[in-house]
Amino acid sequence: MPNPTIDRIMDATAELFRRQGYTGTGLKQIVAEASAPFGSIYHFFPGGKEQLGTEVIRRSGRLYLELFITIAAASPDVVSGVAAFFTGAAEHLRETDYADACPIATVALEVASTSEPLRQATADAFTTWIDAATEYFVMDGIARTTAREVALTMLCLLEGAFLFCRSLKSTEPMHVAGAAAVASLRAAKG
Amino acid sequence: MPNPTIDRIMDATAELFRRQGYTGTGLKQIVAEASAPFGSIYHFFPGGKEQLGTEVIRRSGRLYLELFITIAAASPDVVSGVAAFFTGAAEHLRETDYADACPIATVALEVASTSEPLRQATADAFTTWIDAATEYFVMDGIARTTAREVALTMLCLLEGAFLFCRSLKSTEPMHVAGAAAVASLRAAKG
DNA sequence: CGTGCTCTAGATAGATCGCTCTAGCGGCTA
DNA sequence: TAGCCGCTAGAGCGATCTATCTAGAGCACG
Repeated sequence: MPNPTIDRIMDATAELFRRQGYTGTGLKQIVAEASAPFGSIYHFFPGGKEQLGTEVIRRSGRLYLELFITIAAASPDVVSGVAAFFTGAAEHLRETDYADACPIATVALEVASTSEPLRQATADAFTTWIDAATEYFVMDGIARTTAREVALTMLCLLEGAFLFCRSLKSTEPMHVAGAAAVASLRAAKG
Repeated sequence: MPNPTIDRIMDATAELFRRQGYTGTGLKQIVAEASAPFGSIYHFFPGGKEQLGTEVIRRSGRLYLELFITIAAASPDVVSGVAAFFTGAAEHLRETDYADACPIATVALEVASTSEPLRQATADAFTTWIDAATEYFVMDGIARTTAREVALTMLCLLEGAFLFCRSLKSTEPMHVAGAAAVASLRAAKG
């Protein structure tokens, strides 16, 4: 049975990281949000904020990958799977008043030049996404080199759209990016 | 004649924001980097860090737009202009060890849900980029609606590529994104 | 020279930061 | 029951944060 406190801490941290980033989130705020005692953070994460950060990033990366797999599995074909992922992202943005976008992009930009362990955690998470998407397209019959390019293109479009949607408080960039991702995929399928 | 101190402060702030974000940058660090007295910040920006932040964001947005215009003007046609912008971004990333990417993306993600004045400043900057790119494509004979979609697609690709390049410490995403942007533009030109 | 204004210069306040520390609760086994 | 241990609980430390405050240098103008 998983420890409930450690899960509440990681859930709260992931949500706060996604909304306000790494440096903008204090440990006091995390324990308040998680209704957990302050000491528990250093009991479960003796490495402090940096260890908590890396583990939360890796977990968020896994969970978001699972979301992608779930949507892909529920879609009849690859094109509609990609389209569904973008429209789902747009809906989720609007429902949360443009707060819930990529779970690790904000942290990734913050820490890329300031903390090597945290940067590595974000790079590992992104790599699993790129590899999974590449495999998804390869299984559809696309050559591996092309599949990787389509995967990178799709993910760049997704992350860029997240940025513009949050800043502009509009879902237009996500819808345009989704259409571009579908177009890129269709072109790759010849 | 422009005040040299205020310029040094804004230059240092812009550079630190781009590398470590808004909350990760302290006012003490800014004045140290700018070789300016601490009091000068509150003399020139009585609104404190938030006012300094909004003005730096708006200025960075202007400067980056000028960079785009410069590259576009130096290119023989629209397609090569777009391609040159992406390859230039990739080179600059590699030269700065993946530190210098988008000057406002990091801040934009951090503040989107925490400070309305700062979010508005990032939104205004992004909007000028989208409008300028749209106009650039319209002048090449693309219908306005399509031109806006291509502009948004290109900028989403650029921002997403910045994120992945910085996290992965690789220029591959930028090169792939550049190729995708060119493909999107070519498709729009029929 | 004296006055006033802009800007420099930095000490300092008050709050918050990450982190360490001790104390104690509750459930386990001996 | 006694002893141990995982975990809760939060006070408090030194450092750092933003912001305010006073003091003075430098210059323009009468």
